[in-house]
Order: sequence, then structure tokens, then C-alpha cells
Amino acid sequence: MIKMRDVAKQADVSTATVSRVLRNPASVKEETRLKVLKVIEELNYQPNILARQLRTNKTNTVLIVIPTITNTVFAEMLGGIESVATRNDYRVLLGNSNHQKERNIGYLDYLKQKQVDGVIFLTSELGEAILNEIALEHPMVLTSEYIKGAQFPMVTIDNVHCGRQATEHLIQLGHSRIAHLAGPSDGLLGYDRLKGYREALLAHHLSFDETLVQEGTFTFESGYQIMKSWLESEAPPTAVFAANDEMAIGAMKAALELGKRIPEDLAVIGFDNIKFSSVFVPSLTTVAQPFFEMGAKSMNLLIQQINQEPIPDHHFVLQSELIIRHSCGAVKK
Amino acid sequence: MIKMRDVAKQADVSTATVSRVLRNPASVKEETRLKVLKVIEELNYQPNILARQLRTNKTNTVLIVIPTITNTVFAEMLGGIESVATRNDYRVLLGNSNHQKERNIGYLDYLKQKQVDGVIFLTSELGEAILNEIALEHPMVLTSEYIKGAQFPMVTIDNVHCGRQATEHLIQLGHSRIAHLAGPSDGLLGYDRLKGYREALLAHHLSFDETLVQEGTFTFESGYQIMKSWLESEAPPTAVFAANDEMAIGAMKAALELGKRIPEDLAVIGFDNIKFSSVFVPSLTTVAQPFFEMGAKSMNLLIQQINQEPIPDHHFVLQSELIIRHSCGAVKK
DNA sequence: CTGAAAGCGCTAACAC
DNA sequence: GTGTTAGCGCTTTCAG
Repeated sequence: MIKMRDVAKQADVSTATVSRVLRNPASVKEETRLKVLKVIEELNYQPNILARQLRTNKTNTVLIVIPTITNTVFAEMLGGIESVATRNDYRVLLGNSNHQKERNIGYLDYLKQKQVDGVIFLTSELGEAILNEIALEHPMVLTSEYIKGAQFPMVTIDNVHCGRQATEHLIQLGHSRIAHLAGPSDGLLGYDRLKGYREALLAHHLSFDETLVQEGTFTFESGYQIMKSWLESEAPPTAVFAANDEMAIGAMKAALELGKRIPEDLAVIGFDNIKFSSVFVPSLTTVAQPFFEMGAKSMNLLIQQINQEPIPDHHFVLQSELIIRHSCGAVKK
Repeated sequence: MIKMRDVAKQADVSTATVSRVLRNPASVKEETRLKVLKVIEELNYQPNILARQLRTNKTNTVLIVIPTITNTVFAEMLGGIESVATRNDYRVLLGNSNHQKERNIGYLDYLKQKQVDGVIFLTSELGEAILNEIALEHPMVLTSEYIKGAQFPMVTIDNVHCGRQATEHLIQLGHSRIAHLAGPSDGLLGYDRLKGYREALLAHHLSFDETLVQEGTFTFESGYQIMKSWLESEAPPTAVFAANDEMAIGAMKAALELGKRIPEDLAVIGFDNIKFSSVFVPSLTTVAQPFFEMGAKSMNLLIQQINQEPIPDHHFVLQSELIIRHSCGAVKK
């Protein structure tokens, strides 16, 4: 393994100069620099990053904690993160918590042992107290989910607004019995979308029927089961707003299997705009989240923190968009 | 930052003993060990992994190179890799090549600079020559794709067999005009599945109609477009075997939009068993690849190589399975 | 603009 | 069973 000493000797300079050529070329006379670069080339020298990291106490690596890797939502955010990371010469360490709090905690050692410069959480499973504690000691960003009033950077969309927008879209299409397939009640995400749903009903003087709100688990299966029970009930809804696309698609599957037509017998709106929402037949009207941008923004915020740059705001709300397709009846097939 | 010296001083031993307690506890007298552990606890000491890595010249980190992160197929393999990695105290560095060869090459620096102990490629984009070169110098595994006769461990399924099995299933259901939505011709994956398709036709004395084989790009859109043109042609196929689920679903969408019934007017079989294949209406008959296991096996093979254990075989073929659902007509709705 | 030299925190060979 | 010590390869002050 060629090391810096070898380069220095061959180029007849000190290791300090070789290091300068690599890290701060402007501080070296051009002649010297070219000489050193030539030797580096000749010897095919590769710096030992580990030694550099030990010396500078910086790893240029960030940890990304994901609740589950097979959900495309997280994969897309990860894509945005990775893109910005690579562009800024950061490496991405992947942590998959698998929805287990203890695995989450295991990853904290990476921070304590200085194996990473910072962390982006794509889940708030760890809870407010622990997250606050981490943020006090390490650069950190929370994305997709948020925590009220927390003092670290968070990147989300306006879930209340989106929930309201989706519900109002159904109201404007003439529906009054609108069901809501809600997200898990232990997360603010589902809570906010439900809140938007209620606000829309209220604003349009529609009564809130609590049998028309059921809590799912953000999975196809839960959407399927809940929709099935609604459709087999005495007074089924004519429209449903699901808190994510997976549940919306599960709901559509249940309706189709029971011989219902979409959107004629049941209008459906989802949330997320996963790739598959446009492919399902009928295609799903949904609220598009800018996942890639959310990831990118988060990574940028993390880098700013690592560089000790001040961050003006703590909650960054990105723009979402209602994508109208065929499942709600607003456009003809 | 508490360091080993602090622990040693406080426990009245040398740093060597502290190090032994951490790395090889059996070599330390119980009394001493307990004393040291107590101090570690008291001071909340965390070893500096960077220093350890520099000293041992081992990072306990592996690089995973993925062609695209938003494809669930790769996300699932990544899940298997991550699972085995974590269990064996390895960290996972994520490299997303985005199908660009130059980005692939960029990641090779991680190996040269000893930032990782080994690499798993989930793509053969780099080509045989370069991959062979890497394998000569570093622990490496190629998964999902393979290269004929290469001398490094590869983990795949038997694509020829699967292609044949899928096609024969359609033949047994009485079809004779069976189309094949092939994968890109520059990959062995698509090539082998096509080969299986041809073998099945041959074995059952069906003629090979080259207009019924079209090359797609493993995307919904390509499946959709190609199927559409087939169905609008003079003699459309009555069945189609797609080289992956995305194209199969695209094909189903095209058929449904043209008013065809599935499976009555068109039988469809896919490949991969992505989560969505069971959700689409009608649900998709497909060849299930054991993605998680493929990832897990790859990671195990990589660890064996890192530990310099001999590896008996070079091409590991895992078991796949034909999953019969509603799109092919073999079962009633 | 360049060189000498200290030292990041740990491990492991060697000595006792 | 434990301590001493050299050194992994680099960066960065400090001096010139």
C-alpha cells in the first residue's frame, strides 16, 4: 500500500506538502504542486481515509435511519438524500430500524462513537425525549414526520392542509358520506390528515360520523379489510379519503371485488403518489408528496448543521400537490 | 470525550488491559475485568471506532452498489443484506449508481481507500473485465445478475428454468400464441428468461414467432406500450409472459384499457413477485424470486470472503417459485 | 511557501 | 495475566 511518505520521498518534499496539495492546493507553489501531483499519479497513490478521519475527527458519513426499507416512500426520500450526499462528498450509512425501537437505539452508537457526522431520521419512533437529547449533541434532521415544537430541523409537508384539500375535492364532487381511512393514531402524520378531513367536513357543514373513520396501519391489507367492512355495512360511504396510497389501493381492491365501480359507486383519494398509484386501474387520485426533494432538503440541512452554519427555521414545509386521476370521478376515462 | 487512557487510569490498569476487556475478555482475570467494566460504565466510555479501524486496518463496513433505489426489487435484497450485516456487526454503506457507469466507478475508491472491507454489486453494469479486476483485489459478490464463467461468487436464481416454467404454464392452459415481453438484451437476466421461453415453445412443438417477442426496459411504460401495439395488431397474442412484474402490470393496464378481459382474452404471467403483483386487480401470476434470501446469502458469502474462509462454489442458484394467481386463468376468481 | 514533529485513540507484539 | 511501547497514516501547528 502506497502511503503519503512514499509520495513525499519520491517527490522530494515533506508529507506536509503532499497533504497540502491534497487538501489545500492553493497554499502550495504551482511548481511543487505539479511535481507532487505527478508522483501521486505515477504511484497511483490513494490516501488512507481512515487515518484522515481519525486525525480530523470527521467522517464525512451520515446515518439515515429508516423504519422499513421496502416501502417505496422511504426509498424515494433516500434517493434524494443520497443524491445530495454524493454531490457533497458524503457517504450514506443505512440503518433499518424495522419499526423496532431497540434497533433504533442501537444505531445511536454510531453517533456516540463518532462513526458518523450526523443523522437523518425518517421516523419519529424514538420519541420526542430521546430525539431532543440526540439533537442537543449531534447534527440531526427529522423528515416526513415531525414533532410539535421540537427544537431541531424537520422537513415535512402540510398534512392538515392536504387532508382538507383531498376531502374538499370529494365534497365538491357532490359527496356527503365520505369515509376516512386514517393512519395509526400514534403518529402525527395520520393525526394531521384526519384533522384536515374534519376541518373540511366542518367548513362545509357536513356532520362527522365516527363510524366512517377507521384507523389502519398504512398497509394494503388494512385498507382492504376496513373498506370491505364498510361496504358490507348498512350505510356504506360513497367516497373515501385514505391517509396513504397503499390503503387507498387496498380499499379499491375490496370495492372491485365486491362488484362496485370506481368512481361511480365509490370515489377514492389516496395520499403519497407512489409510483403504483398511477398504474392501478383505475388510476388513483392522490396528494403528491415531494419525497425526493424532502430527502434532498434534509441532507442539505444536515450538512449545514455539520458545518455549524446557522439554520433560520426549525420546521420546513414543502409543497405538495393534488394529482387528479380516475378514481375520484373528476375526469372522464 | 472519554478515551481509553481515562478508563485505564481510573481502573488502575494499562490501556492494553482495557483493550483486552473489550476485545478478548477471556484473557483477563475476572476481578480485573469486572473492575474495568465498572469504570467503563461509570465514565460512559465509548471506544473510538475510527482509531480501532486505523489500527486493525478493517472497517467492518461493506459497500452495496444498487442500480436504482426506487425499484422494490433492490430494496428487498438490500433488506436481506442489511439484516445479515447487522447481525454480524457490519455496517452498510449505500451506493446508488443510478444506472450510470461513472458513478459505479466512483464507488470503487471506497475499496481502494480501504473505507470498506468488501462490496456487493446488485448490478453488472460495470462489465466483466472491471468486475474481475475488483474481485482479484477485494472481497466481492455479484447478486441478481451474473456473468458466465466469472471467478467470483454470484447469487441468482435459474432464469432459464423459470422462463421455461412460466411459458409452459401458459401452454398447459391451452395457449399457442404466447408473446414474450423481454428484458433489455444487454443483460443476461432478460436473455435467460427469453431462452427459457424459446425452450418451452420448442419442447411443445410451437413455432417461434419473432413478432411476438419485443424488448422492453423492465418498466411499466414499456410493458404498456408494447402490449398496446400487440393488441392493436392483426393477430394479437392470447397470452403473454413478461420478464418482470412491472412490464406485466403495464401490459395488463393496456389490455384493460382496450376493454380486454384478463385472463379470458389475455392471460398474463410476470416475474419477480413484487408486493404489488398480488394487489393489482386481477392479481398477477408470477415467478417469485427470493430477494431477501438472495441478499442475505450474498452478505454471508461476503463475510466468508472477508474472513478468508474458502468458498466452495462460484455460482449459487437459489430456489424460485411459480405463484399462481388470477391473471393466467388457472384458478377461478 | 515548506519542513519538522507531535499526536489523533487504539491494538498487539513483546517482555515480564 | 498484565504492562510497556511502537506505530497505524494522516493533518496541522509552529518555526523558519
